[in-house]
Formats: sequence, structure tokens, C-alpha cells
Amino acid sequence: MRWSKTMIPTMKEIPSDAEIPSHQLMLRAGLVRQVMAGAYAYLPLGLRSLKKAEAIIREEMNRADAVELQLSALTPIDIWEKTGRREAFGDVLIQFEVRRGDRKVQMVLGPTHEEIITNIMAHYIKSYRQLPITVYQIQTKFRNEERPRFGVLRTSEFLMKDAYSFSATVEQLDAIYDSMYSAYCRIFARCGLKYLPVEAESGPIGGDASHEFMVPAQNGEDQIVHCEGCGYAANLERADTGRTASSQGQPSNTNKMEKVSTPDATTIAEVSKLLGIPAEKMIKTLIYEIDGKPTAVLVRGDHEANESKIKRALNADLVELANDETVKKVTNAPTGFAGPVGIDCDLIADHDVAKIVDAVTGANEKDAHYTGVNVGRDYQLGNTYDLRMADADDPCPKCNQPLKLVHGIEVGHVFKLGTKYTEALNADFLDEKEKRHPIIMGCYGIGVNRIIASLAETSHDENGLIWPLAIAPYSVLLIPLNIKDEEVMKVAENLYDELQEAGVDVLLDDRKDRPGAKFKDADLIGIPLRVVIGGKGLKEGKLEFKWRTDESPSKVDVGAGFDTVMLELNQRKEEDAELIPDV
RNA sequence: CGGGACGUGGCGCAGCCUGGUAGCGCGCUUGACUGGGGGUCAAGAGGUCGCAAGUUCAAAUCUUGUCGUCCCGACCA
Repeated sequence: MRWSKTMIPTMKEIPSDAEIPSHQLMLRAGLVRQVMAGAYAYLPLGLRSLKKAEAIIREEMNRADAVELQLSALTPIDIWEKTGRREAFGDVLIQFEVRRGDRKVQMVLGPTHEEIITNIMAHYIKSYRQLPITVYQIQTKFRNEERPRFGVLRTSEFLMKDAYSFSATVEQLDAIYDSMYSAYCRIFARCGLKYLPVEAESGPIGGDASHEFMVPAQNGEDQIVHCEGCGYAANLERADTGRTASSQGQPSNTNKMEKVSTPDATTIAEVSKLLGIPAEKMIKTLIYEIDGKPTAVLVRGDHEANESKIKRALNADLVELANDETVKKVTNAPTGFAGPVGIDCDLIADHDVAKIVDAVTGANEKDAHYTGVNVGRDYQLGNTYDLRMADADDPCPKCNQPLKLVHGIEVGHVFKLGTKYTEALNADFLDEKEKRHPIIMGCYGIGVNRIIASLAETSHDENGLIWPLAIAPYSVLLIPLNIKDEEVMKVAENLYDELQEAGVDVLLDDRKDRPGAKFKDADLIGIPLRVVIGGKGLKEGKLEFKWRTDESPSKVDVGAGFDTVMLELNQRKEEDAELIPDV
């Protein structure tokens, strides 16, 4: 492609709306333009990268025996009602009504397609002989984001690859899950991403049933707990800590328990400020309804309770915060003054609670807290559990080294779904004994736009983007420095033609611009291999080659130009290929 | 949905407090010089100051409303 024939609106200045590097660079390099909050147009350069990511995904999905199909963006409302997700998604669903003759039709723009594909499969699958099967689609999905942000990272319209597997047995599901997991590793490695598969909340199937693929990045929206020692990685919701129960022996030199007045101080922050006591000396007492039974959950004041862990600790099905009425019943006080001393319900506590000496906690009485509260003396605890969100420097659950807390961008998610949708939509099969079972599903998503944004976010320098070869919109950029110099142009055009002929993605900067401007743009758009054809070099019979990441260019004989490009590209491809897991 | 900020040529900004002539840099057009990291000179084009109502002789500037965008938080099968 010739620069003069395509559309690459580079910008020297940073648009004021863009805050994070990927957003700034994607705008400045002319990859995308914003259409509205949460919706972006992909310009030629951006689209080329997007398509390359898409192609890699497609190849790897096919390789893993998944078969591509296309579903509709328009979906009927009733199917979302059948699975209860109309309510679950709430305002995130983009719904609208259209007229058809004298009636109105309610539609939803698909935010994902489990319902749609399950419905189709329900009609197709009859026998266990047809299972397992995995299908996938790469399509635009729509979610009305409450707050779109970070450029292309969080939008209301996005390109997503979703694969759905259907199997007769959990063993089949496990096998597909493993092969999808492997395919994901290959996909992200091929895209040149530094990614981390992390354990995620596993839902109905339990066990090792869900992983998120995260790209560690400063501006990532998700938090990951990561152990550099043993490689343990989990999202914040899921992450266990290696903390253990400590003895609850009563320490000496404790203060007396005293009631203090704390008018209107109902939060940890308020009480902490009012009494001048740090939050870690306080006991946070949360009243939950656990399978319908009120239970007080204790965590340290500066910690955050983790409902999934509570659920697991108590082997419960339903965990939700109690309403004010229930709180009033068990604590005899309005919400905000609960404490373990004299409370009238079950009590479970996080490990760290038992370690607090002379704690401050609610007095189960309006406008009052206790100070000097100590376990064993003022209240009793049974076993303690890991009930809170993991924190930096907690011990790793696998190897006990300190955990790190890092931010990440979620680019993929694999999930053992189970029978949630197949049961709701009557997608059954008959087994060899003619017994009917719901099909067991798995789903596997990749945010294609996020691959591009994550690369922009994590692979750039002060001059611009640095694309990996596999995702770069063009592999090679030819820069004739002075397009009025006939000799320069002849060499450039020749090389351009040869490379085109050989099927190389090559961009020729044929603009009548000064060298400085061309170099700046070249760095900004980040094409991996740059070949400069200039008057000075030609006098010595040389071209200049420079990989985007090289410090300085190296000289190559004009006659060897084409061969050198091919050689360099092949070498780079081989180097990149070494990072792809062979599974 | 709570909190905050901002809307002025294509982009980045000043002007607003203290009402009266719309300004700067980059980009763009034409020409000349120049030609290896966003060059120089000269001459130009381009804005109903987001929109609406109000106050005023007079509104980019003051008031109210509204729309849009961004940031923090809540939310995110």
C-alpha cells in the first residue's frame, strides 16, 4: 500500500480526551476514531491489526477442532427471559422495539450468545453420538456499559470471539476445556502478548473450572494476585491466601472493654476518624443472610470480605448481605453498629480477626462502639477462615512466598458452564441407555479489540507504538526520503513491487514530506521493519534497515535489499515462533 | 447511578474572574528557498465560542436549563 493512497491520520498532539497510553497512541497513530462514548471506528491501520488478530484466533480455533459459524446480532427478548438473564444483565442489555405492521417486536442486541447458540443446538443435538462439538463465532457484541472508558478497552460495542462447547460428559468437557486453554495460550503468544492465565471464580461446576487470560498492565481494570515464586495467579475474587488460623490465646496487657459513644459513625472510616484508631485495629462486622440464616462475618477493619470465600467456607448456596431489618433483629441496633460482643446469631471470622488486640467494634447499640475488645474474653470464635480479598504480601497459598497484586487487562476467559443454559432451554441428548440429560456446556471468549489495545498499552516507547510482527498492520515500511529524487524513487518502487509480489505486507511512504516528519510518523505507527532509501545511502549503494526496536540502522547493499527483507522477516518469525507453546 | 472537570477553526490551548474588536501554536492552501529526526520566509483559507432560554444598549464572558465528553467511585453472566 502507498501511504498517499490510504488513510493514516497521525497526530502530533495528544487528544485531550485520551488518558492512558493505548488510547492516546491508537488515536495518534490513526488506528481508530471515536464515534461516541463507547463506540469506535477502525481506520485502515487499526482494522488491519484487528483482522490479523482475528485471523490468528480463527486459525487456532480451527486447529482445536472448533467450527466457525455466525449468529445474529438481533435477538428476541423472550429467550433472555427464559434464562433469567434479562434481569441479570439489566440495563446492560440494549433493548428496543420496532414496528412490524400493527404489532411491536421487542429485540435485544446480543451482549453474548449462549442463549442463541444453545437454542439452535437444542434442535440439532439428539444423541450422545453427536457430542462433543465446539462452535465459535467472531462478531460484534453489544453491552450498554454504565461507564465506557479507556478508549477501546471498555466500550459498548466490541468484537468478540466466543466459542461454545457441548458435551455429554464432564470428561468430554474437561478435554475441550484443556484444548481451549492451550489454544488460548498459543493465540496470545502468537499475538506477541505477555499474558498470564489466572484462576477465576468457577461457578456451578466448581474446581478448576475457570481461567481468565490477563495482560499485566498498569492501567488494567482488574486486579490479579500473582506469586513470582511458584507462578500461582488468580483474580482478586478467587485468590486464596496461605494464611492459617493462629492461636486464640488471650494476650497479656489487654485493656478493659469499654463502651464509647460514636454518634452517627456507621462506617469503619468514620469510627476510625472519630476515635483516632487505625482501621486495622477494628473489627468489621457484616451481617449476611446465608442460605436464609443471618450470620455475622468478621473481617479486619481495613479488609474486604469475599462472598465467594464465605460461600465456600460454609458450603452455602446463597450468600447475600442482610437487609436493615434483619440487622436490627440480630444486633438490636441500626446498621453500622454491629459487633461480635453479645450478638444474637452465628459468627464466623477471618483469620486476621483473632489477632487483633484491643479491637474496636460495634456495640450492638445505636451510636455506640466498644474499645478494648479481645477474643476469648469478650467474644468467642470457633475456627477462623480465609474470608477476605487477598492483599499484597499475603503468603502464597501454594508456596508461602509473599503475593504481588498487579493490574491486568482481561483479554480472554475460559469457563466450564455446566447445564445452566441447556436446562433453561431444554437442550437435551439421549445417552446409550435412552436416558435424557441436559448437554454440558463450556464457553470461551476473547476480546479481539482488547488484544490490540493491550499491545498498544504494553508495547510502546516515547516515540510511539511497537508492533509485534504478527499483529503489525504492515510488516515493512519503505521510506524514500526524497520523492523528487528519481534514483531514490526507482529503487524504492522496485523494492516495493518485489515485496508486494512476494506477498509481504509493505507500506511505501510516498508522501512529499521532509525526512524528519516521515521518521516521526514511522516511529509513531510502529511498523516493525523500516527500510530507508535516501540519497546519501544510495551514493554508497546502500539501503538502511532498522527494526523498530533497534538503536540505529544497519546498511545493506541495494542489490540485496529484497533478499535481506525476506531473510530478516523470516528470522523474526522464527524467533517469535519459539515463544508459542507447542500444544 | 453518586462525586469532579471540561466544551472556543481539524488538533492542542488562551481569552471568561472585571460583558463591548475572537487570539496563539500545530495542521491546511499557494509560492519560494530547503531536503537525513515534525525546516525557513511570504501570502492566504477556515470559528453563529456545544445548544437553548434569560439578564443587558451589548454575552465566548453573567444566570438557568440542556446536550456531549473525560476522570474518580459503584457496577461489570
